[in-house]
Amino acid sequence: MVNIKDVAREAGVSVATVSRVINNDPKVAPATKEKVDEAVKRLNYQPNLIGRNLRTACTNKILVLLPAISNQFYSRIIVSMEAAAEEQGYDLLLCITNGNPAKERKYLEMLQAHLVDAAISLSSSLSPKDFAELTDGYPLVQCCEFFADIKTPIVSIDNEQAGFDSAEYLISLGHRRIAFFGNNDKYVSSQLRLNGFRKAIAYHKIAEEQLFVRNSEFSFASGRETFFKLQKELDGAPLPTAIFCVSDSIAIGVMQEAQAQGIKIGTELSVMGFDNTAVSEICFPPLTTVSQPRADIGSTAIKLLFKKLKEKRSRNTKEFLPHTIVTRESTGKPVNL
Amino acid sequence: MVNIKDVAREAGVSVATVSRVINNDPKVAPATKEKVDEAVKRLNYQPNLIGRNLRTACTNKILVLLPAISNQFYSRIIVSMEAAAEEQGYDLLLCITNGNPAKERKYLEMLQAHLVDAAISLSSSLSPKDFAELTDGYPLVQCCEFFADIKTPIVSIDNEQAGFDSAEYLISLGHRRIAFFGNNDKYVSSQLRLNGFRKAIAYHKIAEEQLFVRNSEFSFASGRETFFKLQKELDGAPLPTAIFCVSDSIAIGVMQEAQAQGIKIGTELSVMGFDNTAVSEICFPPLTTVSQPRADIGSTAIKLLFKKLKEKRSRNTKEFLPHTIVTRESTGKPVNL
DNA sequence: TATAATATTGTAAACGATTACACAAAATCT
DNA sequence: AGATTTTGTGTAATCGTTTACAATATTATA
Repeated sequence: MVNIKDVAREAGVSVATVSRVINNDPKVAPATKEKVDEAVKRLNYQPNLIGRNLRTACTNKILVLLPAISNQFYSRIIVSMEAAAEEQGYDLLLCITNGNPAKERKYLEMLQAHLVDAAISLSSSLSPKDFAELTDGYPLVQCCEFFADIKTPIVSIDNEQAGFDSAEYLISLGHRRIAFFGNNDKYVSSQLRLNGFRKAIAYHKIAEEQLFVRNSEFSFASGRETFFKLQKELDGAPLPTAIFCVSDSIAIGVMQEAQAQGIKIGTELSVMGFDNTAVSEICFPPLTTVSQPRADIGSTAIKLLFKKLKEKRSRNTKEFLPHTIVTRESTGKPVNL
Repeated sequence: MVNIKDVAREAGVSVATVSRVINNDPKVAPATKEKVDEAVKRLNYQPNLIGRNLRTACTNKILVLLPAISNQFYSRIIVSMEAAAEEQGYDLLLCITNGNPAKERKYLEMLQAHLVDAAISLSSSLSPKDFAELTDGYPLVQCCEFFADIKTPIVSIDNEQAGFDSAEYLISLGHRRIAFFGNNDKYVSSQLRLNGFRKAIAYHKIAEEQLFVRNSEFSFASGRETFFKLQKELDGAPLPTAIFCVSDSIAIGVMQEAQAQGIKIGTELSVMGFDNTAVSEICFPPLTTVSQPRADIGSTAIKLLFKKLKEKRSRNTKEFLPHTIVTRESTGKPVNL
């Protein structure tokens, strides 16, 4: 592979001069610059970034840790991060952790290993303690899912409020027997939404036994299954009249299974999702869901990251952006009221 | 930041010894190893990979170029690549090109800059010439979308055959007036499928005027729009009885728009997609689609990449894996036959 | 006990860039 | 013309590792 020395030899100058030309140092004579440029072209030279990074200790790359690539919710966020990073001359490297702590640890070590300048975590599968240890001192922002008591900037929505609002909405429609399908083990957001949900339930003096909290993975299949199992468990007792799901995929699975049994969605059973992903519009019936400002979340994450990168000692801002409930046909008044 | 010298000082040994311990060199006395291990722990030392990479000229990282993260089709492929790479101790770095040639170029330069050892391209937005120049001499495999006449290994399906088979299937149902919604400018696969499609049409002696080829982006919205525009253009003339779409998203958009107009899918209009993505199962009606062996595609891509990595001069294998048509309710016999 | 073989460890040269510093040549000023 | 500044270029140190090779300590052998 051709390196800076080869170019120097070819151009008949020193490596320092070649380096200056490459980096557009103004104080190099036009004639010299030309000689070097020609040599670069002749040899088809590309600077070795490893060498450069070692010296400059700066890579212009941001690591983005993603739990899964199949989760539609993240794609818009990534796009907006990409654009915001681009403006500052930074590139994004996405790494998929698949909820595998060992893998996540390995990728996070890229920070310590100086392979990237900074990182964004969209969701961690590590323990808060491990995560804190691994990232301590490095520019990192937590985005969407986060550990609250770790000293990093955070961008997300107010999940507790979103849970509260969702319950309020269903209650306002007349529902008094409601299910909550979440995933509290893996996602803090789910736990927070449940907290808010419970607050609204309590506020409206609905008995706790009227709330059915169940666990579900984020997939159509798991949504179907969770609904099916709930039916089994109830064993003839009346189903809830509304089901709130912490992701659109779960909600769609629920609708699928219910419809397969001839249950009418939006009347006999109201179903509500979360994230306002593309499918929520095109499924049947269109899904009522909670929308997060994904573009804003992405650009804000990058903004906070650069702030941290510039001034290491800066305050760890926490931004909670506004959510909205998008009402569609999958929810309505309960029929048997 | 603590480096190998600090550890050496702390442990009272030379940097060479520290390096040996880190890399599990067997010929280091147990007592020394212990001293070093302790120093490493005490100082919380992590080797700087930039330094290491510079020396070893090897990163154990594979670059994966992705046109977009929102495309569901790719996620399973990535997962299987990830697993196959992991087995060999390699990590994947995903880079999103967004169909932006400048961005793609920048990411490909990571190869030349030795920031990664190898790369996989899932779809390029560069010209074949630029792509060839940029990647010449580097271990790279093209996966799914590819330039046929560039010297790299290739993994994909036989798109022409898939197009042929799809047309055959629709014709066998009785359709004689058919639309093809593709994206021939951006995707070679679309062009190939169209070629196969045309062959089948010709083979069955169906007049060319009975085939309606239209361009569409890969999104629900664009599918809707393309269908709507086709209707406009036909201006009262009978619609095709079947529409083949090169992606599930287009197909679902088409169904949406048609259903909004009261057209019955599967009877009055047959719609067929491609890729067998998760939505194709859960949309209404479930979509007939062409399934690609995504897990196989991913692992094969990695397999060929490692072969290339090991023996630079190896033959550029081309593997075309088998596709299958998954028939569901969105297609049926035309009603007015 | 002297010597050879082996096991450990250290020294120093890479890897490929950047950059402080030194220095020579050219330009500017008395 | 001589002194001073400016301009352009080169020398060599440096970033953090790995790894030939040299050097030393240990053990085995005669």
